[in-house]
Amino acid sequence: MLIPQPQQGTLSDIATHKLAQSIVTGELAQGQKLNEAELAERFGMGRGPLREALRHLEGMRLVKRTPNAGARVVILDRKTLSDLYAVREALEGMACRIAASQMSDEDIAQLGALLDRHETQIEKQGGKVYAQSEGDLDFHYQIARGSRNQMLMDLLGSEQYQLLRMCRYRTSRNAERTKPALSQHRQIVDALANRDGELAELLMRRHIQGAWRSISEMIDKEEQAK
Amino acid sequence: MLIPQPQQGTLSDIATHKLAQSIVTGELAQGQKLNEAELAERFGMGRGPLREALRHLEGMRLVKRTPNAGARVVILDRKTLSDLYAVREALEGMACRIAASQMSDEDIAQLGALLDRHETQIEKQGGKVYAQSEGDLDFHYQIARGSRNQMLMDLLGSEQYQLLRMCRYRTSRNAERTKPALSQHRQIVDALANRDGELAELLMRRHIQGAWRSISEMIDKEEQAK
DNA sequence: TTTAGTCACTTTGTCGACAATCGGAGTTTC
DNA sequence: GAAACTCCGATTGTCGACAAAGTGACTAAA
Repeated sequence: MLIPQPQQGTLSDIATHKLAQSIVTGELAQGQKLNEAELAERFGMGRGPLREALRHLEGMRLVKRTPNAGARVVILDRKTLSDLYAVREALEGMACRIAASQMSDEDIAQLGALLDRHETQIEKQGGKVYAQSEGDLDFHYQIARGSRNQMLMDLLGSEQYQLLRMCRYRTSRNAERTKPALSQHRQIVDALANRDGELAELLMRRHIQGAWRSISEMIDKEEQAK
Repeated sequence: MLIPQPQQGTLSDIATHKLAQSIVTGELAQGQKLNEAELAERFGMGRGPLREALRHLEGMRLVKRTPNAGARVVILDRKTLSDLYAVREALEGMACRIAASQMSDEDIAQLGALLDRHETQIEKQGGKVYAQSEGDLDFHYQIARGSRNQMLMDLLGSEQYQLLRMCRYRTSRNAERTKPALSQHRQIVDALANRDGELAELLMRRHIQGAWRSISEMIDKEEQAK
């Protein structure tokens, strides 16, 4: 669902998807040079479609191109992530506010059920946080969908925010935040159920601010370590 | 400044720029089919660079592609514009809040000077609203820059928001809104000067909501007319 | 030893041609 | 007369090859 199309459409789309996946999961290291000919051969296609895919990825901010010097995987430094979380706070807050008036009762109930699944998942396997992480993204994406705002959905969901997934893969081991995060999610769903858009926005913004603090501390530790 | 690069770099970049300009100004009508071969010849280049440009424009949401059926200029319907203004409200509000703490005193002074220039411009020529319209964009972009958030700048400025310029070209004749808009701009600059981020955000959000109401009414009239 | 210059190689940018797919006109059949 | 089928033209998707720009190593001089 978060991964657009598995393996259909034009070669360019396939390449876009495969590269995005490789970048997000860290298979392609940050800052790594992307050689057109090499990648084209690995994917079994010509350089034309691959170049189009790189352009597409550039639009997603997953790669950075410089004329006559090729493409490199973006580098998620502290500043970039900080900027990302500020944008998230604004967009997801807005999504929450609108969703409170736009989602159907059934939508909200399903959101609650999603959280139930997360809860059992967390209790069963404290270690495998990855699932929660992707599940968490799912929660946020469902709210974006709830806003019925196609642009918000594009920005938060399928297209732009692969960066966020990339960040998650890097810092997915903060298991201690899964429980407060789930609790915050529940609060948000409650606010949505009460049709209180302002509160839902406030809670979402706090939730994202908290997530950023957590990530920020982790980066500090990493930088301290080396 | 709002138009990335005039005529340098790769052919693909040139094509991107020219097409974006043509779409924004309405030279290419909404929903118009974009024939690759024809455009390539008109720009004096092969189809390769042009296809890359179309991919880029797709990322900017200026064109919509469907596999095996080519690209068409996007259609700015009421829903799309409504979505756009909601996103703007969230992003520019956030930009304002951050800018209040990040802009230098000099930056803010320059922003005030920009408004002075707008004022004299409006008084001189009530008719030529276009200049104000682009100038207004400039005001908003300067605040995005003031946030020192590269992602906000990208989203609001150079890249994504060509859609907004497109909208302006369509509905640039609401001269009656230039004066209240300028007054609202002044209020925002005052809030920034006082380093009151919360107020600046509030004012900006209201300003954008007001702009949307104005545009929305205009669309209503248009639809009524036909 | 360091630095400047040159040269060859690698990689990107671009083009033209071929294959696959889609839309529509014309024809056939019920 | 209307619906479905077929075929043809047009357009998109893809590939291989060539030209241009950048990168790095090697040589030679200070």
